[in-house]
Amino acid sequence: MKATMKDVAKLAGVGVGTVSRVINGVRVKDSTLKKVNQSIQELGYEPDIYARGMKTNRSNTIALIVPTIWHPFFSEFGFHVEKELKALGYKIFLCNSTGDPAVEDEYIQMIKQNKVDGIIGITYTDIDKSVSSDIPFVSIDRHFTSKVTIVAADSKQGGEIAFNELNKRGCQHFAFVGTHQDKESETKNRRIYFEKSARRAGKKISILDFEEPIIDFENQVQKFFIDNPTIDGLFGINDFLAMDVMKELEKLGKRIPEDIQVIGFDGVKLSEEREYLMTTIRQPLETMAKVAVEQIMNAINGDPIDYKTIIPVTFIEGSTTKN
Amino acid sequence: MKATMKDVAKLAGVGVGTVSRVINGVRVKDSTLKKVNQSIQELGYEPDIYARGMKTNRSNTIALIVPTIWHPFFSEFGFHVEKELKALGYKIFLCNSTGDPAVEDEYIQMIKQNKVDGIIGITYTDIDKSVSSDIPFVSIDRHFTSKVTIVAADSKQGGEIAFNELNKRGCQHFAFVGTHQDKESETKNRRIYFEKSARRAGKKISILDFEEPIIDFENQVQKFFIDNPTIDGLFGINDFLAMDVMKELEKLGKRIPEDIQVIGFDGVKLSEEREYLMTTIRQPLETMAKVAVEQIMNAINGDPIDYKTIIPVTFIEGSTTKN
DNA sequence: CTGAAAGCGCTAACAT
DNA sequence: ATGTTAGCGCTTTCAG
Repeated sequence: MKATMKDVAKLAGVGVGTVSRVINGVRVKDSTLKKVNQSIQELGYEPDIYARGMKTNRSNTIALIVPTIWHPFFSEFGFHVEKELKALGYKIFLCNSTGDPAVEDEYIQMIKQNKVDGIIGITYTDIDKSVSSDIPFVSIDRHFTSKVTIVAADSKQGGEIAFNELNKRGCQHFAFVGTHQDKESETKNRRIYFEKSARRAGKKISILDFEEPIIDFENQVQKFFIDNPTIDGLFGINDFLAMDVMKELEKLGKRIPEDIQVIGFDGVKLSEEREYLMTTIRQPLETMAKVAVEQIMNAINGDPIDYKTIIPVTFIEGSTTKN
Repeated sequence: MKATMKDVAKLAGVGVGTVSRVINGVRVKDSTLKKVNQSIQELGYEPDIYARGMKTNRSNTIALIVPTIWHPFFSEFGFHVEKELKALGYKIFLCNSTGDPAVEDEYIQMIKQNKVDGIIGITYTDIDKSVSSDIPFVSIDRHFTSKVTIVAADSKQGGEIAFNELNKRGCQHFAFVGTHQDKESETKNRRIYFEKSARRAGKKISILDFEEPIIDFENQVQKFFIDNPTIDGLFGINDFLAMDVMKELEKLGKRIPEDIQVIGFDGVKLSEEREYLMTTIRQPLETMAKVAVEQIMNAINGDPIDYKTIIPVTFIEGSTTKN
């Protein structure tokens, strides 16, 4: 049978309150501290966090909601979030929403029933409607109408950098390839400010912005580049899409970076020790995770929070641009 | 204030026991069922899983321990495990051990304190010593001395297939590049049976098996291929290592698959909808996840379990072999 | 079929 | 500084 606080108290010859104090680091007399600790050792006592939760109404658990942990962008983010939270003594429920609102609702219900202290989520549905306003929620990238805290990489800056770096490398005809949904998200600024920068510089620019879900990707991409044969600088809304486009470019006999230079977005790596896949704008996922955790902690503790944190991105030079 | 079972009982004019029965799907009179459900609706009542856990000593939570969720092999596995578990009403604690025994111990402690019902783990330390024998543990790939359940892909078959496929494609001088630790793991069979198959067929074979951690990888790989210039068929212990070797091969001016054909292991994909990176032996991660979950459920429910399940692998043809 | 009541192991308020 | 005690919200006998 597992030892309880009562057992420890009896063995140490003290009251349960004193054991509780020891467990929670409240000052007690040195001699009693010694006695209690010894009894804890002797019995192999482990506190029951559920019982504690009953009293405190806290679980020290955060739910991490991502579309799919399989994708390296989310798995890297998840890795960092878990690391930060663990250091603070928090556990993390992994939730793969698959972008399905019904699934998200199930998770929300689970969260309500399990005393989950807060949510860190990357989601593009109107999840804010189901999550009651009293549970702290930090959203990545996506804006919500209500007062949900948002943390995001600086997509505006990213779009501008992408243009500048391509421009610096001699590109004359710029292109953007992306995808979007109707939701308000920081992501959109990648296209907007890339385009703005090009126009401001008086450069030619062509846009291929898919509405999700994408249909007939191959043909549309090929047609786009056949219709615009002078394109020599491409900015993709994320690394994977940029890679998919490059594959089509290859089929068209275009060489990279000789004929077309390509910059992606995200700075995805396939694991901590691997390299970036291409020239890209890196999202500072580790910092974003840190800030997200910081904000959720502030919210949990009733401290003031920043409703919006935008974090600078960095340019990563790879093999898909010249120089 | 959140509604409790008592509130529901009062509103419905029944006892709390009856509400509990309704929640748990125990038969009650139709008329009372209706009353209770209506009160639940009206109050927006959500059961408190912690309170339930206090009584039942169950949390419906499983801990998933992986070295790092960042790596696509583990993140794909985690994705599938979470999906299976969710369908059964289980939650999942994400644990990144980073391969550090000290970190694993912290997780074990957390697990003991949080009524975690079982562990699914990919770990190469002697974790079995810390985890008390009464908590169900399913291990992936790694053998333990004690009676821990193990689920693994068929590395023996994988090694044989790798040889056969390279042989079929005309290779004459075979090579294996891998890494290993001293722990007993299914993984080792990849080398053993690849080598065995080659010897049995009377083919020349060279082995480069690194002890972890790897030092001076580049030089050692280059030296290996310079010393063995006739190698024309390579089997890598996993996809990423195979890719790293290919990079060195490129530096040596070797073309793939023209000069050297390469087969990896794992069948890593960067997300559900993406393609395999190379010719490879795919581990059936989805099936492995299913079996792992099945076994853990059996263990939790006290049903008989299989102490060892080896699951067939499949050959995936990619661009790093001829044909 | 259902109400009443006894805890599960802990924390926190109240005494001393 | 520390012992005592009242619950937290639920499940589960035990009666009826």
